Amino acid sequence: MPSMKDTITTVAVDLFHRKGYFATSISEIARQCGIQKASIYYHYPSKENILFHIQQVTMEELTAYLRANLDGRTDIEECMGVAVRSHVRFHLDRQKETFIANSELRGLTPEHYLEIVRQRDEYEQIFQRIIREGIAAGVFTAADVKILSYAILTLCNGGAIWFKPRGRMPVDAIAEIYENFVLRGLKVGDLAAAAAGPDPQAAPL
Amino acid sequence: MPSMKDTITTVAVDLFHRKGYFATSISEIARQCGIQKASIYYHYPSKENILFHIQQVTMEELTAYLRANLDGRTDIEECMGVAVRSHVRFHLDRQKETFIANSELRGLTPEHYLEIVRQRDEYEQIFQRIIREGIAAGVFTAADVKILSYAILTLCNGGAIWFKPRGRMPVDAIAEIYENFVLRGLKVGDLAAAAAGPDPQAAPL
DNA sequence: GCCTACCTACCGTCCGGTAGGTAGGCCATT
DNA sequence: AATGGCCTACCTACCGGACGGTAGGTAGGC
Repeated sequence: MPSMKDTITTVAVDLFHRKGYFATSISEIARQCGIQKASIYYHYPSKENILFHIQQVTMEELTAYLRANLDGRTDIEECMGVAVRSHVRFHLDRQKETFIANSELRGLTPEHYLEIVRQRDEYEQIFQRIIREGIAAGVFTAADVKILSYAILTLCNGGAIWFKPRGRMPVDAIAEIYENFVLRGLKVGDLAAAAAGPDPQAAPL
Repeated sequence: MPSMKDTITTVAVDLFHRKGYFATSISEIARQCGIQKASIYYHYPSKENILFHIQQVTMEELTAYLRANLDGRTDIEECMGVAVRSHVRFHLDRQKETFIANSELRGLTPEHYLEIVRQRDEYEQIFQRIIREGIAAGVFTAADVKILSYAILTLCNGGAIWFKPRGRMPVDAIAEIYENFVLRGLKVGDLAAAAAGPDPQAAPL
C-alpha cells in the first residue's frame, strides 16, 4: 500500500499533466487524495515543492536510465541508437512526469529552476558527447553539435505528447522509428548531395 | 501608431509566452498597456478570448504562409524541403505566438479548443500528403505517415524553444540544418541496413 | 507521554469580471 | 455657428469566490 506522500505525488503528477501546474489547486489534489487541503502541508512544505520534487526525481531517473543503458558500450552508432531508444522509452513509459519536467519549469522558484536546468544540461551533454565523437570519427555528418542534440531530444520528446498507451503503436515500435530517423539523419552518406537540391554540399556553417 | 487592441494583444503575447496563460493576470496586461483592468474588457470580452484570438490568427497565418510557399511546386523532395523551411522560419520569426499556440491549448474553452485543433489538423494534413506521395513515389522510406509528420513537426517546433533572435545562428542556417536532417531521415537509401550496427536488424528489444 | 497524520476554521490576497460614470470627439439639425 | 445627442475609449469602485498557506486541535499507535 502506497504512503500518503506517494499518493499525493501521483495525484499531483496526473493533475499537473492534465490541467497544468497553475491551473491545479492544492484543494483539488487533496480532494482526489481523500484528505483535507491542510494535510497536504504535512507532507510537502509548499505547492512549488511538489512540482520541484516531481521534476527532480524524474530528471534523476531519466539520467540514471540512460547511463545504465549506455554502460559498457563503445561503438558510436550503437551508443546513439541505444541513447535514442532509452530516451524514447523513458518518455513513453513516464509520459506524465516527463511532460511536466519539460513544460512546467516556470512554476519553479529561481533556485529550483537553476537546479533542474543544471540536471538537464548534464543529460544533454551525454548526447552531445556521442555526437561529437561520431563527427570526429567521420561517422556522423558535421554540423552544430548543440543544435543537433536539441533537435534529437525535442524530436523524441514529441512522442510523449501524442502517444496514447492504449493506442495502436507499441512503445518499441515507436522507439525504432525514431532511432532509424535519427541515425539516418546523422550519418554521412551520398544522400546529402542529392538532397540539398540546387546547392550541392550543405556547408557545415 | 498601433491601436490599443493591438497593444493589448502584443503585451498578452509577451506575457503568455514569458509567464504562461494561467500565471498572467488581466491586471498585469492592463498595467503594461498603461490602462486600467476594466478597459481591457472594452476590447476583449474575456481573458480566454485574448488567448483564442492569438492562437487563431497565428494558425491562420502559419497555414497561409505554408500554402503560399508551396504554391506551384510539384517535385516531392522540393515540396518537403520548402515545407520544412517554411515551418521553421515561421516558428522562429513568430516565436512567442507559435509557442503559445503549441502549449496553451488548455486555457481554451472546449469549443475554441476544438476549433484550434481543427486548424492544426488541417495544417498537419499538408505535411502528411507530401509524405504519403513521397512514399508512393518511392522517394521516401515507408513508415507510419502520421508518426513521421508528428516527428517532423515536433522536431522543427523545437527550434522555437531554444532559439534566441540575437544568438549566433541566423534563422536560415537553422532552417537548413533542419531541412537536411529531415530529408536525410526520410529518403530511401542503403544506409538503414548498415545503420543498426552489430546485429543486422535492430531487434525491437 | 509523545509523535504521526490527519482535522476544522480561518487568514489576507488576488483573481476575472461587472456596474456605472465621464471626457472628448464627431455629426446631424437648427 | 451653435446646440444637442450619441458613440468611443477609457475610468473608479466594487463583487463573489478561489487561491496558497497557517494556527491550533485531536485521535490513535508506539
